[in-house]
Amino acid sequence: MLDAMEVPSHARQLLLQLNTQRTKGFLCDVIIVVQNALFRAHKNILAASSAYLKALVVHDNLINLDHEMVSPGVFRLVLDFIYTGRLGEGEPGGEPSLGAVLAAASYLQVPDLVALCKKRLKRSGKYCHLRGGGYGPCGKLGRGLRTSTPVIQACYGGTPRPVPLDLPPTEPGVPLNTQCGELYASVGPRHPHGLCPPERACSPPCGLDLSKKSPAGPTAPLLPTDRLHPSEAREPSLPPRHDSPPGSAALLAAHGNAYQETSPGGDPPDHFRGSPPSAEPPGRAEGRELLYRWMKHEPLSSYLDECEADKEAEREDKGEGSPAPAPTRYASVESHDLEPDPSTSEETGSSEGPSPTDPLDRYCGHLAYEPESLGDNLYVCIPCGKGFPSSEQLNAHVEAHTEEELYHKAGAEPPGPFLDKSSPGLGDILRPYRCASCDKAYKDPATLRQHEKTHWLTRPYPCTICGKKFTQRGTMTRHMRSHLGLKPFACDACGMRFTRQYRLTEHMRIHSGEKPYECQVCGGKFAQQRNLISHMKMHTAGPDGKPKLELPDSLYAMARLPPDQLGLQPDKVAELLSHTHFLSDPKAMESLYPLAKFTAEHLGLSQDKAAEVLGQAPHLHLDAARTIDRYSPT
DNA sequence: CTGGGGAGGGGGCCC
DNA sequence: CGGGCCCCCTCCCCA
Repeated sequence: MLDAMEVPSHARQLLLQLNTQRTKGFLCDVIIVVQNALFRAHKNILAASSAYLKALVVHDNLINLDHEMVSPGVFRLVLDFIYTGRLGEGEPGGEPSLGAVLAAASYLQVPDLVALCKKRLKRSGKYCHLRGGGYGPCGKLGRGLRTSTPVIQACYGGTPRPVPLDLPPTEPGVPLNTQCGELYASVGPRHPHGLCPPERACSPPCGLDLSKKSPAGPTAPLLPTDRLHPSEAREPSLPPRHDSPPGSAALLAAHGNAYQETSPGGDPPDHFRGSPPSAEPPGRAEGRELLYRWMKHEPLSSYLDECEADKEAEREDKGEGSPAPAPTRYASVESHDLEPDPSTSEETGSSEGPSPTDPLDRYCGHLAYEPESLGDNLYVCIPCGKGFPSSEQLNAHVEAHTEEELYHKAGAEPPGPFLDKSSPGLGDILRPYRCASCDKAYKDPATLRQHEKTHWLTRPYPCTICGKKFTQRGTMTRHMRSHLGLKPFACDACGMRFTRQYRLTEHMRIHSGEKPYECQVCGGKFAQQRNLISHMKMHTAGPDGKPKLELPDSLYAMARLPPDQLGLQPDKVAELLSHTHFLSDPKAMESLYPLAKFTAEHLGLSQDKAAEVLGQAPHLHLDAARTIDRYSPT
């Protein structure tokens, strides 16, 4: 038996390692959004330290804290404490008050930190009993403390309400000042209500690439960057849907998006009356902007420069002296410098760069956790030595490597025009780039490359929020939009908002009454093609779910369709027509039923190229029609 | 209760 | 990279 032995410093060393990893973003698996600051951390550590955070990280990789309860500056201290067991020495005038830290620690349910704060407050004589048996620090403690649940709680019923450890609810007050006013500068110029604070320099909105301008007119400002006075601000309301994923709901709620409770009086939500969405709390748009850029790996420097420029303008407006030099360390964010930048480690307390009290530094410094900006490329490609901040990116890179090298080393041609040497048909000329794996052909090599990614085992574009991987970056960013609750496309008629233009187009048919999709079997009309498809399934499936053999009739009907009424997916039609040689071959007639079964699955689809194909092959569908006619039920 | 239609939303994929 | 379309899943409503 081994005697029990212990290395006394083990726990300390472990924590040190974890904190170092956190500062590098290494193995961080959760993002905490606090207003306009992003923090990366490890779920395990958070869960071990805070019952409240534990409940949140179980559900999501991105959690959003109510900045009225916890300011970014305070959360930084809380996170530091969690990872170090130490509470930073407050800097006069700069650091959040101990009371605010206590409030946050209580809110987040970090008992050790609560105890530590209380101890310090008592020592300094600032801690006093409050009514109701609770304790609270005098002075700033109660500021902004309220009983509201954090925004993220709205997302899933199972999340426990934060139970303040020993703080009684206090009156709603001014939200915790998170110094975010320093970042207000970059607000959109669109203030249709004239509510943009005049002292704010309203620069154009920074490029929110994940969002789109709604084509639907003034009722649809993309993000509610329009500032309303807080007293006038109303949360936009849509009937809450409960099928949104937690993360999505969290963000929707957190961003003041349209997923709030409906107005108590049952009135139609504002946007159903066509009024513009109301403002989100100041600072949220900026935080979101940073979030977008951070997620998109966009350079933050430009945004920060804009912020700084706006601040500068503000200072000039106020007749203040020359502005402090813009933070320079962010300039490196934009470069692809792979050298680790030690100043980006917030724990280093580096004296370089802006002072820790610089709000930009204070908040955006968290963004510097972003691996690319950190330059901490821990995942190195062995063949070329290039570093990457995440295994996913390395994987994608390696994948590209092997693809290129495959072509080169094998001496094979890179994917190029594929011409059937025997007989280049029309298809080969129109679509000369053919996939080696599945024989699909494309018009240009880029599309072929894009398609070939669908055969890769590794999907190169992971969502930085939930980790889901995609073969196309565009799909990933679109997916991100759903996380962020971005619905840039608004309906002029009812205010309903959509994530995609196509959805809006579809939706508009509800208002216009247009039903362009017609069932050729029963004449039923549909506004949405997908509903025609599901309708057709009803026709083709018997009560037991098996095909009714009604299909040849349907197929015949289809063959007689004018091109613009056809509802077939192009490649399915092509495939179908490629089978129609059966129909002119009496010996193949017995194959008709399988064909019918085959087409059963694909009937009722849409549109254009199907017509095109049919138009190019009239003899085929004439043959098909004749043959099918013979087998149609009378 | 069930089937069918209407509609919102997400992912895949091609242009 | 964005737009557009297709396919699928899902929910809700109603007969």
